[in-house]
Amino acid sequence: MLTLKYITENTQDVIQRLSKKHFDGESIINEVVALDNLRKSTQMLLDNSSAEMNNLSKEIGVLFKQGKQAEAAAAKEKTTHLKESIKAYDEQLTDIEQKLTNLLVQVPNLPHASVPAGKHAEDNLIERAGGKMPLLPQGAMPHWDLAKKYDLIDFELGVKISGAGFPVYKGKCARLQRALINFFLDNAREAGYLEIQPPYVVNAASGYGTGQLPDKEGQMYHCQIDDLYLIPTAEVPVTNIYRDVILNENDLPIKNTAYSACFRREAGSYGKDVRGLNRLHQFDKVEIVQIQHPDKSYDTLTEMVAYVQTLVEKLELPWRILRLCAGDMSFTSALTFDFEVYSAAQERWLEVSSVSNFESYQANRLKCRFKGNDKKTQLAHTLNGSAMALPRIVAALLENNQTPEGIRIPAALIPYTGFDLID
RNA sequence: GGAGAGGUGCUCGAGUGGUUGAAGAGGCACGCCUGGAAAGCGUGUAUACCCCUAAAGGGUAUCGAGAGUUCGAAUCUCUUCCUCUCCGCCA
Repeated sequence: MLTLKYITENTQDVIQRLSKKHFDGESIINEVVALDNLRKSTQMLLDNSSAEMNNLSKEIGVLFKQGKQAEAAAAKEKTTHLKESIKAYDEQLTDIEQKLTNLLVQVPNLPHASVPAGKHAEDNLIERAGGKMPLLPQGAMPHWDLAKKYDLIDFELGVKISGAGFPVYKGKCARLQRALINFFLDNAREAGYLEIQPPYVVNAASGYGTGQLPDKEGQMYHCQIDDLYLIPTAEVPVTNIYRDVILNENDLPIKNTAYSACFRREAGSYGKDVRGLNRLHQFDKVEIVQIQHPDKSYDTLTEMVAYVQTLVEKLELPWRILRLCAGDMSFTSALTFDFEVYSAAQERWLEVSSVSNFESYQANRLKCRFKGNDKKTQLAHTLNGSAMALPRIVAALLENNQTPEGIRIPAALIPYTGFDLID
């Protein structure tokens, strides 16, 4: 969430920039500012009363030691009303802080100046593109038909075992996915990321830390008995490693990568978007996460985007990078680049990666700070990106590389798959 | 799951109602000393919020978390989370 300090010092600017995200922040921001003033004055009253109480208590202690029972008893009398007002102020303050937090979590992050205006996906800017469009043979099939033809993915079996959106991968497709995971992790390691194996289930505090809670509660699977959530992305456990942590400036940047299965309820999705591998309840993904100094976070974002580009290039997929418009960006992001690959038989661009700078928005919730070389402690910037999400990559690989003889595996993957053709 | 022990600052560790943000040691930082280093000596070493600010300074809260008793709680009571040991179960 945004910091109170920033909001109170840049009120009009905040409202202005929120409007770019099509968020009408006028009333909520003004309420925040008013509540913050109330918070300060209440805190002052509370602090003064507490100070007075502390002094009285010390005096009483001294009087008792000196054996002046009567005077001590008299002093005790005076504490009664103080105690009441302290309790009242304390309750008021707690209440105000609660209200403030409730308001603040409703306010999205501010878009970076370079974010294009716009409301929908059509307003996203194509930053750059590359790769060769494949020439498909006669009778080319979408991946769900290829999956059947070569016995690669059994969607019905998944329905039987779990439900829609939980496909069963078989044979060379299962091996292809395992190969992709290793390929992505090895590349990340070579790019300087530390590999992490995180828990797939997190507590509510972690969900709040990265912003899935409270706003996107319905998107996560929840184990009620234990009050734990299945992770929608490795971003959640990996970023929460740094919750309530004060790093040293010299430790920055922190670069972590993790493979995980991801679980998403995807409530409300339907139609061609969910056909085949396009949208699943469980899928595999390798994530990259960085914690960086605020002065360097945009250079880091550029670096991360360039890194993901090397992946799609090695996979020989037609790709393009979109600079998301303000309206299409996530709640918590300040600047996001999406990667799409072309899935030739579906004739659709599929989102396979999203790389974002959250600036201090997540860090403020996480309380992830660093102590600078100047001894001052400040919020760090967090960034993350998919590198990458598997199912749509698999869909594009299957569709784009189909030949009459079978499905070709791109050269960079062959050492990982151990085969060069699915037939 | 059953029985017991415990959770204190960067670390170890003292502290069972009174001026304790917290002894002591270690670590780290700075200074002195030195030709240089070590040793030694000295100083400093949390976070958040508020007041005042040019700077300095001051106040409040925090000893796993939450609630309570008390004029006063790291110390007492309750709840809860976590860790460790033994038993049980088990990939």
